[in-house]
Amino acid sequence: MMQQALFDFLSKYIDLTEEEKRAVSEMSLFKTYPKDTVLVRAGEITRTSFLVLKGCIRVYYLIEGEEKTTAFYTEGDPFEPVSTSTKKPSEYYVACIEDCILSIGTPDSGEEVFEKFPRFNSVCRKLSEELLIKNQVAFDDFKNSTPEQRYVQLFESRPDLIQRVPQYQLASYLGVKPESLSRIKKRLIKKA
Amino acid sequence: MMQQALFDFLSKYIDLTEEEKRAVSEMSLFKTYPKDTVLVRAGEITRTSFLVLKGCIRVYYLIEGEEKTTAFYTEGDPFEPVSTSTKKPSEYYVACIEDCILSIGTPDSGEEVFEKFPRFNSVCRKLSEELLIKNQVAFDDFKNSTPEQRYVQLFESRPDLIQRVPQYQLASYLGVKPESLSRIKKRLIKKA
DNA sequence: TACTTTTCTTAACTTAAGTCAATTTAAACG
DNA sequence: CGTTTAAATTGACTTAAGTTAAGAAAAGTA
Repeated sequence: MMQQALFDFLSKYIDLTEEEKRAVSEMSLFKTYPKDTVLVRAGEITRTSFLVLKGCIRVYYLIEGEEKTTAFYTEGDPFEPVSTSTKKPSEYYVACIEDCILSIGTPDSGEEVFEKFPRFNSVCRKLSEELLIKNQVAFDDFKNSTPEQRYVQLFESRPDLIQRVPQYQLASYLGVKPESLSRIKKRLIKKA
Repeated sequence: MMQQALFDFLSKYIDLTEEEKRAVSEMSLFKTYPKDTVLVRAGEITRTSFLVLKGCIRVYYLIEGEEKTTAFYTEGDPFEPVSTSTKKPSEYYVACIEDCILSIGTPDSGEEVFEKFPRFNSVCRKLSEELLIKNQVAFDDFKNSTPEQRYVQLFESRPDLIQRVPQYQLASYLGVKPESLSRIKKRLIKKA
């Protein structure tokens, strides 16, 4: 069933032949991690990419002793750490904030597939383009709105996150301190 | 010489054969635009991508009568409006803030190239991946810093922008109002 | 050059976020 | 189930950004 989740993901970008499915199956690797597992440490060079099948992972920086969370990835989200692409030490940490099931990819297995199945180049091209657009739009939205607006938008677009993520992590994700997020929530309750 | 600039750009991702160069030459299109030309209007569906050879273009939203600038592209920067990818009406405007020379691409010419030269798939894959990483890092940096820090960082990383871009456009790019940017500059001068 | 328009700066005031510290609430664990 | 630890809230105060309006500086134009 984990295989199926991986195929479902890929089917958004390509219709796999049976042969291709077999190849993907052979080299696909699934792992489960308990909550609070650190997948990537700052300073390390990573060689893996992730597809979240179950659970939630987050990206955070450690700046002057403070955690600054910048991203969350949940079911269906692919995530390649910057370090995996650049082959340079990671600037950030990546950790499971819940028990997770992840599909793991390595650059090696990637190259292998590209050679055997050149079609996969266009899959990754489309995927990258799509992720780039999402990120650009998210960045623009962030700049164009206040912390309060960001919270409301998050509430509308990813309500699950607000439930499953500790607020002090949400706070930096929204660009404020935990105390401020607390006040923002209070303000909103009073308005409603 | 504009051809050369385009080849220089492509050479970062692939070594072109003579045949490929000829094909690129044939379908490449260069245009010059005077300052203040609006390239994309909100609401329009775009069918073009740009490579800035000379000048500077900016992306801005019109929100409650106010311009919110979110991006600048200068010499050597490729830029594909979200609308060109999604085929949906653009949320933002794109305009030349200086006289510009641009290399113009259309999705049609893109598809054509991909068919004739499948190698170009991997070029675009690498390009998208690189742009995605840049954007992610920029977004993270933005969240992790104050407006003042952002200004200092911009001063260090793209000092030309501060010269060539009107400050009221820089302000929203940095996530503040023009008056605040003015104060930030004054604070920094006093510190130094 | 003189005039117009746009951009930038300054000031006074308001609002909201940052900071520090204390307290309450909730979660984790033996 | 009580105890310990972590997370969230609240209050008092500081700092910086938003707002509004006026004036100075710069850029563009006749």
